[in-house]
Amino acid sequence: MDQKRLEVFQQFAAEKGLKSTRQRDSIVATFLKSDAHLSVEDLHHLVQEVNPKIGYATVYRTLKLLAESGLAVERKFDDGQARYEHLDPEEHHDHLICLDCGEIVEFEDKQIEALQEEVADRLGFHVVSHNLDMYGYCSKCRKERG
Amino acid sequence: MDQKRLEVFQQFAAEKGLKSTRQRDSIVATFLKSDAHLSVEDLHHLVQEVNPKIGYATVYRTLKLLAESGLAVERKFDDGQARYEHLDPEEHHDHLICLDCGEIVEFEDKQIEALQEEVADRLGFHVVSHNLDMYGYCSKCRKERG
DNA sequence: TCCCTAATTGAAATTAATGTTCAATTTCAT
DNA sequence: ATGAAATTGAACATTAATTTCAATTAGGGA
Ligand SMILES: [Mn+2]
Ligand SMILES: [Mn+2]
Ligand SMILES: [Zn+2]
Ligand SMILES: [Zn+2]
Repeated sequence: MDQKRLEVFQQFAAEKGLKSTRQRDSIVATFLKSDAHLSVEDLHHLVQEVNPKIGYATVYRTLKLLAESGLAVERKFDDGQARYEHLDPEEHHDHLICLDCGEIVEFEDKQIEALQEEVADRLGFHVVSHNLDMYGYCSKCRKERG
Repeated sequence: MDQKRLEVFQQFAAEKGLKSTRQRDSIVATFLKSDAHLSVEDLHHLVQEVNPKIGYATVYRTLKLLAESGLAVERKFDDGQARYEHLDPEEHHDHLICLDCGEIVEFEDKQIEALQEEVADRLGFHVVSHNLDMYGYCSKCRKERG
């Protein structure tokens, strides 16, 4: 539920001495309603449907705050643009990206994760984070084209 | 051996109607001698030790050619900067990156690769490429610090 | 060898995304 | 209501990638 996440943000904002503004509240609400991988520009567009006056910089800053609060995480796929999605500290997932339609499919594979740890151990690394991004063609695009 | 790779580049250059210049030859030779993950800037610095007149743009363009020829591949880790390394079409490897000293360790795990394919199949994807980047602390840095 | 054309070079300009500044405005505790 | 502190957004700055373009160079043919 969004409500829970909204409270997390409000708690975070209170601790940080942030004030409540229509702009930021609107940006946060829009982000929390989405379940996509949004670029700053994407979110800016969504938010402007509600309030066309909201500036890009405010969206940018709010996404940083959302990331800082633990509610959002920044992802970078091969197009180089930063994208933000909801972060669930309990869960982890990686991504499959369609090179044709851009669809992003999430997956989690405990066995892969375990093997990653093994490899890292063997090489003396203590792993903090990882990205496993796979690029290819989704079933829909494969049917429609070649 | 470099010689083989140099011939591959010369073959590629001939087919493309590229002329031979000291600058490009020097850049190619320097890249082929290296076994690192070089940013454009890194290679520019290396090359300038030989010929300080060589411009950034030429290094940039030559790396694109090396990639096009199949001798180099561009990598992007979390710092966002493009890095180039030798590409061996027979081999594939992924990376462990030390967050402290920046060391990059390569690994290959057939089992992980197989599981990746399984996951993608299950989700209807035909995978073309992937990146598995792990970030953490190498053994040396863990001993030296915490 | 000389010529000519196409390729090359490198400084400077452009792009595209991220990040920062600052004057004007808004919030909110008092 | 007051005023200090936070916020906003347009404009500016930065960064790495990429392109432009005038001057130079390479190399095939006369
Ligand atoms: Mn995701
Ligand atoms: Mn590598
Ligand atoms: Zn698709
Ligand atoms: Zn290290």
